[in-house]
Amino acid sequence: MPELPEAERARQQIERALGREIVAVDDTDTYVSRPHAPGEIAAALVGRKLVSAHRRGKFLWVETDDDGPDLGLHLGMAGRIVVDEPPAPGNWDRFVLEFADGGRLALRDKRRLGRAVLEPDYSHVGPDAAEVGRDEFRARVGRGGAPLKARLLDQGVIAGVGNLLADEALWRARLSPRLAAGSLSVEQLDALRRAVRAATRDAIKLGGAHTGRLIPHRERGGVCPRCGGALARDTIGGRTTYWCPRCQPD
DNA sequence: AGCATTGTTTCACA
DNA sequence: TTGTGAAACAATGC
Repeated sequence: MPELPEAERARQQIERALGREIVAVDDTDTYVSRPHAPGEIAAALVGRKLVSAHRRGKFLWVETDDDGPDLGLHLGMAGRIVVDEPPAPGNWDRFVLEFADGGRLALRDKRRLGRAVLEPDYSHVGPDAAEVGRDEFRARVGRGGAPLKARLLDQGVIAGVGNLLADEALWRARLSPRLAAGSLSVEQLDALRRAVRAATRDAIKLGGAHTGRLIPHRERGGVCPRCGGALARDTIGGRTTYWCPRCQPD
């Protein structure tokens, strides 16, 4: 599920858990909590409270009281944050905080590509895709020989755009995912920035990256919801990509 | 059975 | 050294 809109929803869920005393931590999934040993995160957090929840792109972090460590969270490919819900079957709650009031916060993740880590290093993460300014977008996205789609997916360039949001934004901006990022005009880059921001805002409002206009048509045999032409499908930037060759010519 | 998956990191190679 | 692309990671669903 998770792209920027889902991560923002997760951040809002974390805010419901602020100010409560942590009485227990389940950090026994050594893959999700790598490189920490079991009990390490627990020892650092028990007795503390979460005080604020932050996000850049898909990367989340939570500040703790006094001089406590930050807790970094990432939803991976299939994770979400649930607060005050009973435990999921099948050990899908890969990382859990239990609070003094009986409530709990869990990283619920059918796969195990989510992440919980102390003092996360997000220094390599670019500016948030929903906040990035015009000049910064031009400078960061509009360079390099990689395909535009790959550039958008690079979280170090701008953060938060995933596979679905990238296809949606490129379709809205009428730009081919195959164009070399460095070959775009400033007008094209500005149009792309508007499309990224609008697609992101709409997705947050409507409930997720899967709510985009193009998304229901991202399947074999799908047609462009704008012109009705057959969509193209290929692997670009390592991900399956759908686009309209007529609306988004190379 | 085989393949794809809304993500990130690491590694090989130019 | 820098940039790019493929593979690995884990588990599930079609």
